[in-house]
Amino acid sequence: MKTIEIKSAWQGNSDCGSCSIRSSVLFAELNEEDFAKIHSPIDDLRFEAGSGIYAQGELAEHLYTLREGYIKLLHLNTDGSGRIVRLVMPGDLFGMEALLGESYAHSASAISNVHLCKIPKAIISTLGEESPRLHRQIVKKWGEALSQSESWFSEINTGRIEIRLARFFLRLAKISGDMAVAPLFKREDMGLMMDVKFETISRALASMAEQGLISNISRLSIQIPSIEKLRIFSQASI
Amino acid sequence: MKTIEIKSAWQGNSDCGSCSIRSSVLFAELNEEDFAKIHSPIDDLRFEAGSGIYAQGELAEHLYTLREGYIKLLHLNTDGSGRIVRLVMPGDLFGMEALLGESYAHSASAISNVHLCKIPKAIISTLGEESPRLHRQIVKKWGEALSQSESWFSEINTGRIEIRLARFFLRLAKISGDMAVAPLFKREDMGLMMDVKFETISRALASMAEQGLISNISRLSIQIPSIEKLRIFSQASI
DNA sequence: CGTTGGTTTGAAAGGACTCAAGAGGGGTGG
DNA sequence: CCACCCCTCTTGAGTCCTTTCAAACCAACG
Repeated sequence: MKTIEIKSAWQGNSDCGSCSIRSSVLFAELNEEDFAKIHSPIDDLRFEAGSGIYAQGELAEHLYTLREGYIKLLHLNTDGSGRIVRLVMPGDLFGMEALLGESYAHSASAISNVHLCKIPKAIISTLGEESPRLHRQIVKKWGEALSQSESWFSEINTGRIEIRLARFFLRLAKISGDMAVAPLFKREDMGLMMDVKFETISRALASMAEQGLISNISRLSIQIPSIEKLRIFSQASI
Repeated sequence: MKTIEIKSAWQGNSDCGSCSIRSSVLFAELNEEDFAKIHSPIDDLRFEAGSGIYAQGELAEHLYTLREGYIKLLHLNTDGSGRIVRLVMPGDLFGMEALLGESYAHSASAISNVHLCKIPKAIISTLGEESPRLHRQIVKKWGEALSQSESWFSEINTGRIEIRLARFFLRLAKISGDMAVAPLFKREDMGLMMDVKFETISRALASMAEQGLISNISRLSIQIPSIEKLRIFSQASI
């Protein structure tokens, strides 16, 4: 687990102010005056696939913005079973429990190489009360997290597994030229996202490939020959 | 659907200020000064079981605090399938999409007779930016909603249906004397909560009764002879 | 007393799980 | 650079759980 730290408060024109994805993240609406209020350092970190970012139950001292890669949020039940409750994508905020002074409700780990910003909770909780702009942004991000969680729940966890996989792909697909490509994760993780065993994921992928819905199954991605075809399949009510 | 409206801004000692469940809801930390800033009326409403409060896609103009009863939040997918993404319980806030100036992400309907407060979004969005106390409270409520949604997701939707039902009962049980009682809803609704068909719910209830885990199954509730026994059952990893 | 909406129960079919074996890929050490 | 190992993924066969389609049941209500 190698980490490259770049400590960075708002200084003239650097970091957050010039962040390439700032428009989509927490500080989108902040102006220079707001940045001036940030004193604690915001770390810019990289993690390798498989690394844990934080663990369920830990006191939440930081919240995070994901810049690149994917992160899974795994909620463990008392009986040892667990579910991946959210798949964090670039631009998303996670670990917001920090704002409530609570401990993390799930553990976060990288499922690809990731690049993220680690923000001390103090920055947000004080700044949030002084800056209406940040306040709005926090509430908005929180709302997005909830709505992502709910639609994830509803779409990725309803119906036959092939249908769920289809919806999953449509949601994550990136168009590149003529074909679309969707990422794949460890079958075990995908099983935890959709509440099936990993063998079932494997079989469903094979079956979907046979039907021509997806192609070029590899460890980390699939191709979608026809988005339209996959969409129709995902909506087949029977 | 009968509704009794009581318009009420903060006036001396009435309404919100003296609300019996205020400590657990949105205005918990507000003081008199904050209440003075509330001008739009907050309606106090009752709905019969089965009534719709708002529909998915509608522009969100109000948020709601539930005082009594249960409300289901149903998220519809494009293909017509749906899931109950959250079960709102007394003290919970719902319809917070209003704060984001968005439309509702799911529809809300009463699954028992309910008593709730309907709060115009303007109150919160303006007041929220002026009052750090309310800001904190909003963020907190939002966090609770997310965490409820996630643990719901993880606990009520993982494993065999009987296990899920057990966790569901443990979560909703109310101790009354020697026995605990847990509410039941329409089998159809319970199926939508747990992603099974209503017949499966019915069968699972019967089977759990045979095993002595629950008793006195009626349309609207069950009794739990031994919480401890049910807890052990719910954690049986095999 | 028949209708109606909701619930229970049955039997057969289908999907997912379990256990198990085999294949593929990447990394390590010789 | 190759052989080997380990981890992950795939595939198979039988079992178990859930669904489907039906029919019966029940309580509330007109």
